[in-house]
Amino acid sequence: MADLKKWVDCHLMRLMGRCNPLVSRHVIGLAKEASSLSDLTAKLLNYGGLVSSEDLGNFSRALYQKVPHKQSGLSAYQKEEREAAKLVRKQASYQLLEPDDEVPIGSKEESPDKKRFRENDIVEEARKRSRRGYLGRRVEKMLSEMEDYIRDQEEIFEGVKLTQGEDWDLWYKKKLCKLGKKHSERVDSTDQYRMPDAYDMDGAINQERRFSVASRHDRDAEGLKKKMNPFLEQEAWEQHQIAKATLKFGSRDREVNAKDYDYVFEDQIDFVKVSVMGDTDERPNETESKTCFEGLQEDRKSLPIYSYRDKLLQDISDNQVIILVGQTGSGKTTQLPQYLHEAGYTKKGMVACTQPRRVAAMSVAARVSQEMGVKVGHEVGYSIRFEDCTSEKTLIKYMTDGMLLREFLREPDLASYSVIIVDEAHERTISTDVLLGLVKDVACYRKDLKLVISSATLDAKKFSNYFNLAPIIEIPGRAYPVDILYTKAPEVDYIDATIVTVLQIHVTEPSGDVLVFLTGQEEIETVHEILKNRTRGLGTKIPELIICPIYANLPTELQAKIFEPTPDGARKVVLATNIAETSLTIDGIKYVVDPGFCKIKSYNPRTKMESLLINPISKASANQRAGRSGRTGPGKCFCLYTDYNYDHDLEVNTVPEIQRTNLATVVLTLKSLGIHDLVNFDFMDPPPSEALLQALEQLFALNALNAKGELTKTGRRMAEFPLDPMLSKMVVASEKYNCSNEILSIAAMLSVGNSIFYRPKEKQVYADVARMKFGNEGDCITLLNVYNSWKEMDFSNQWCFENFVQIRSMRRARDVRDQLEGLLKRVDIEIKSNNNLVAIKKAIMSGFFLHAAKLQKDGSYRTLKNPQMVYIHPTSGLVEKRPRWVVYSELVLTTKEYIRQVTEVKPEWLVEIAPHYYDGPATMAMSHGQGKLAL
DNA sequence: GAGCACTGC
Repeated sequence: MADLKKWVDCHLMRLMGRCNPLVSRHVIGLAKEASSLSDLTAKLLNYGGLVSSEDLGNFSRALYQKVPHKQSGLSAYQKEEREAAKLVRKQASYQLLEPDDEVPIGSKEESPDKKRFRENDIVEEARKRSRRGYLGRRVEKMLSEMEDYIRDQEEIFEGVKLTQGEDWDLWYKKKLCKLGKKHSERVDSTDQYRMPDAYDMDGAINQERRFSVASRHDRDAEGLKKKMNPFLEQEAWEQHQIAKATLKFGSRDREVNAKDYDYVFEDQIDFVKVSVMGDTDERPNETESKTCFEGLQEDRKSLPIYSYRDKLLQDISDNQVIILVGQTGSGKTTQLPQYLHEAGYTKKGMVACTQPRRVAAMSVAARVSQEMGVKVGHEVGYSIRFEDCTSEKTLIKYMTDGMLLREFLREPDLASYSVIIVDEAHERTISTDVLLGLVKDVACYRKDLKLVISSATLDAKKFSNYFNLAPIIEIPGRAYPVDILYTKAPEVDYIDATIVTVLQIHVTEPSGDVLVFLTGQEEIETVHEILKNRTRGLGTKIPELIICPIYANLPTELQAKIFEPTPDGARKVVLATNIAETSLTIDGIKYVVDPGFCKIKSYNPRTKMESLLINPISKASANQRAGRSGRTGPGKCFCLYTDYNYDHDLEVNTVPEIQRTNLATVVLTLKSLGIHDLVNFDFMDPPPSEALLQALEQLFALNALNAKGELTKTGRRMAEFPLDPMLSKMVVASEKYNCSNEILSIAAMLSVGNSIFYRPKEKQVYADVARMKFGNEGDCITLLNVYNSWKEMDFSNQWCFENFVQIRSMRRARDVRDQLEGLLKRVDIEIKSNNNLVAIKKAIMSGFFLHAAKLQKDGSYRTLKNPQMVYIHPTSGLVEKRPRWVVYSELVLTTKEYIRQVTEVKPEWLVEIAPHYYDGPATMAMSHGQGKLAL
């Protein structure tokens, strides 16, 4: 089956250009259901409709041969469908024979083509009618149901005080009922009098309106006669489009329409509502602010967690570890530390609460200090990289999980803490995972240390098992219900489906902003462009659609746009990457469109290659995304995959990061904490042993570990730096070449990533010219030149702007550099400056000698260790120069195997710097397996 | 001549 799926994937990909992997499963399903080859071809044609029928025919023939078939013919469903079609056809044939038809159906003058065309028309019309009838009956049914409900509610809860939410719900249903009845009455009664447009509700004549209506009619008639008024033509077209949009049902019509027009509304996607998520009775109620402090105290009491206060404190005092499942809005992050403080835990040590993100740590600390009426940094503080906002007075400390990990290095028993709260543990970042292993270990011999692990519902059990069956406490949240809608069939092209869905929501759903999850910048730009084009010129008939992109690399000024309130009558569409899944919350989102994909980084320890690929999301992610629509009111989530996909194809959780990254940093940290037995370290999800082994090998080659696997002096120094081991090795080695000043800048620039240069589409040439100014001695040297020039210009913003350099990345690099400079003193390395390029390159190579590559005859490169073909990345300054020998900082798999941040080197240096790794003529790369490694 | 999801120390 897996082979078949791959085969289908491959062929579909070729046929359709871009293909959603979920589609192949559906296609196989179609093939299995098909009763004959022609049936299969028809099915595929109906489903895909995007490629030439000849290609599709060949494909279906091949597929038909591959798939084992039931010979029994039609499935029950198919039979049913066929019967239904027959019935419709029969009805249509006599219902639609209007007396004034010019040519009766089947008359001799009609050509067969025309006849088929008319028949299709009739079926179409019949469908419309039957649908109308169905809708009418459904309205009646729903109205009577709702009336029953209201009557029940009123009888049962007579005299009982309802919550605000229930009250609102009842009021809403009543209103709906009233409107619905009024509407159906109006439709039913034929003798009802409709007030002409020119009259106001009270019967008075409104001259202005009367005039405008009259003049418009006049103008219309004239315009249509002469066919020369472009405005009217447009209006007519719009009306036509809107009429089409409201009368089409199902993606079955897609093919037919796509041929006629390539405009908005050419097709619609069918969604089925399968579940409602997170309906709880409690709704946030806005408290009138009295004095600020009193108001805050009242707010605290209104949080769902408040009623669990005593139980929580009791459980924590009875158990060393508890697992806390707090839904969004339960108040766990802000309240629990305060409860613990009130219960006296802070007398024995601080209460630490870790967060995966800096902003969260900062903002929560600010909120809690406000609630406690103290200044941030006094009793309540936070500690994040580059910013330690704590003092001796601090009792409650919010911090990033990475920061607590760093503190472990200084204080392995966490003596200054009495409680550790690991918040958002379900996100499973590397830091969280390592931290969990460490605190579990510490808790064994520090019986007075309390642990609270906060997780999501889905994996609470797993956390509980990991912590020796710790009790799970669940606290309800305050989320609004979210309707989850799935498509009936997987979409071939999710980009296209996304656009159609957004427009569908815009036209048919009540007001409320839309959040769309896409995988990356490129996709966001594409969708933005298409949406813009499709809504242009629809001005008068459709409310304005404000499109806001958001992704991490977007300049901050443009990011701010998504937080601006939406003007009345308009609708905002936020096109976001994963950033909107956890990192930021946007108010007013009522609809979420979830194509079900995201980019995930993975690492192959064997090839040492990183790749960033588009993968289906996990169930946990899907729920998280859906939940984003229920923050300020009931929401809807449109999933562009089927409920079958959700149940069967999505993993429960995303593979934890620790199982898909280079572990060198983790291993170095653990080693420096004195943990030698890494294979038996109690990871919640142990990383693959191959990756562990490769990390050990790398550290050994860098001389951070000796042959017994113990930390060397170099290794201990390296562990001080919050950098990748190769970079920290480079920094430590700079001492030998007297160029620590330059190497620090390079390390800082490399560690901020590839977002230094800004290259907008329309000014690419300028950006490239600006970049050439920084030399082509190698990318590391270029980065050094950029940093130094910026520094010479007094860290000027204007300079960055003129040189197409991203100010945000530069500031970050400066912060990193400052921090590294401070750490350099700790390991007794002096800051020395040396402009000699050879010395700098040798220092660079001391870190990156593992990443050496040699030019081949065909222009590609071959890595020295586990040889493989690689190519210099086109954005590198050395891509045309093609030096014979290079070292690189990154190896990534995108469209090709690319090496990035390349530096030219001399082969003799390899032997000089890493004699244990390369011996004799450097062309001879030694095979791996240096000595014996103790694990 | 390609293309960088998101964090964190």
